[in-house]
Amino acid sequence: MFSLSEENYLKAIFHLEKKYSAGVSTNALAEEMETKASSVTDMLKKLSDKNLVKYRKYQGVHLSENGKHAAIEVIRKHRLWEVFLVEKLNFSWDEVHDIAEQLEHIKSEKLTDELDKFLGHPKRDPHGDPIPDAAGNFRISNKMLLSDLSEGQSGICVGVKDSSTEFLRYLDKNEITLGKPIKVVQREEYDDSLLIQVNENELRVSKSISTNLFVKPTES
Amino acid sequence: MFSLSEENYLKAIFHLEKKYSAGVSTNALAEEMETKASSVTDMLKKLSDKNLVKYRKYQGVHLSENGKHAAIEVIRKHRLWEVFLVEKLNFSWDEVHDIAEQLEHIKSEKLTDELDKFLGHPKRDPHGDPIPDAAGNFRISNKMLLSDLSEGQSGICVGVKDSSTEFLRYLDKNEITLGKPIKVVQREEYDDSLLIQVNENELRVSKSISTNLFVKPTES
DNA sequence: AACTATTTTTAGACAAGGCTAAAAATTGTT
DNA sequence: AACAATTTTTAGCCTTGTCTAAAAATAGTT
Repeated sequence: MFSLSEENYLKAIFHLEKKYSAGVSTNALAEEMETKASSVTDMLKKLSDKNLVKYRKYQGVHLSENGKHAAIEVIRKHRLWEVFLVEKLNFSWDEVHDIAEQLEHIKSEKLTDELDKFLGHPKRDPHGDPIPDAAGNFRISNKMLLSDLSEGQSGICVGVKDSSTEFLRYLDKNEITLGKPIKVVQREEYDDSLLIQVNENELRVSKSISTNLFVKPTES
Repeated sequence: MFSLSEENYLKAIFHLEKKYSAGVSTNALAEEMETKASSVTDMLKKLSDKNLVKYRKYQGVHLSENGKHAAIEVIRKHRLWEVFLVEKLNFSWDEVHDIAEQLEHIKSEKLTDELDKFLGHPKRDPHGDPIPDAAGNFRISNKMLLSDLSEGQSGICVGVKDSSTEFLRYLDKNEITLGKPIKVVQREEYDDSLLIQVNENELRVSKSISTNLFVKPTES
């Protein structure tokens, strides 16, 4: 069994490996964990001793198979609890992160599996992120960023990259909801803003919005 | 906010104060917490500094009002989660304790209140223990031990004193369920065993059973 | 290739929570 | 009241996870 801190490091490395496939640097991990580089080095040695990461001094870190498994298990629990909070306890999608951050460390395989069953084996959390199954398999999806759609192209909102309260509230305010169709009406090259159509309304969104919303392009 | 360890100490003191109303001794607390007396002394100093307990060296400890409040909040969460596990996730009453022991430390007032609402404001947990309301008030009940019933007297099973897996499984095996009527047919003075009637069957139970099952005597 | 800037690691310290062994206080017994 | 037994506290040390400051390694630039 892993400590709370170990689990958080594994999770952070898992997320950062998507961006830094060549290896996660000590500094990047320190920033993600909101701690100091020296603390990270200490922890990496411990994780390495437990064969949860592949770590060579100065060379960055990768998860081992064991570490990856452990990280996915934590992510699975996090996302299932988020679904629970939104679907069953009337939380809104911008309130659930911190609580799920606590609940993800509860240790009981049966609890996780029963929760999954109770929720009807959901495939995605409230932010559109995929929930791995009990074996740790993620469903892959052909999502792309709204900013990658070309003029005239349409898609369905399927997830957010930034799940901060601020961004989620912005989406709520503008009635942009996962599952809804969205269309790029016009692209302004000067500032990379987009004129989009949602709910029969047109709305101009800046680059910082369009690069944080995932869409599944509509077949055409 | 209190640490996991602090919350566990407060909870333990709360439970022990029922038995040791003159003050909870260091040794009693050490046994309850499965730790050493010296560790208890250390923690009592910390809790005392935070005004959570009233502690004078060598004189035992009492909860302060703040400490009592904190303890009740943890107990409320523990019991609500137990209801959730049994009612919603198909756990049996002998499996829930360890998981609730983890869940009781999750910090979110809204979570507790929404969970309470979701469960329909339950008054008792699966072992018959009362669940304090959001203000910390317990419902008092006139329960007594099965062993305190006299020959011929009847009652309703309302709770267990020992909630170990072993005892709960014994009750399950003999189909003794909370809410069911129970009657003392005969009392054997020699070993304090009782012949009881439940579900139309007669069953002999030893003293260690009858002193761990709470009943509400039937008006007569 | 050498020098600088940046990143990473090491060394030493600290707080929380726990332990052992020894000292001090309390309780019990004659 | 005095000695013995028990309980409680103190003192010092350990582990986990963190920190700061300094040293070492790597990367970047001329």
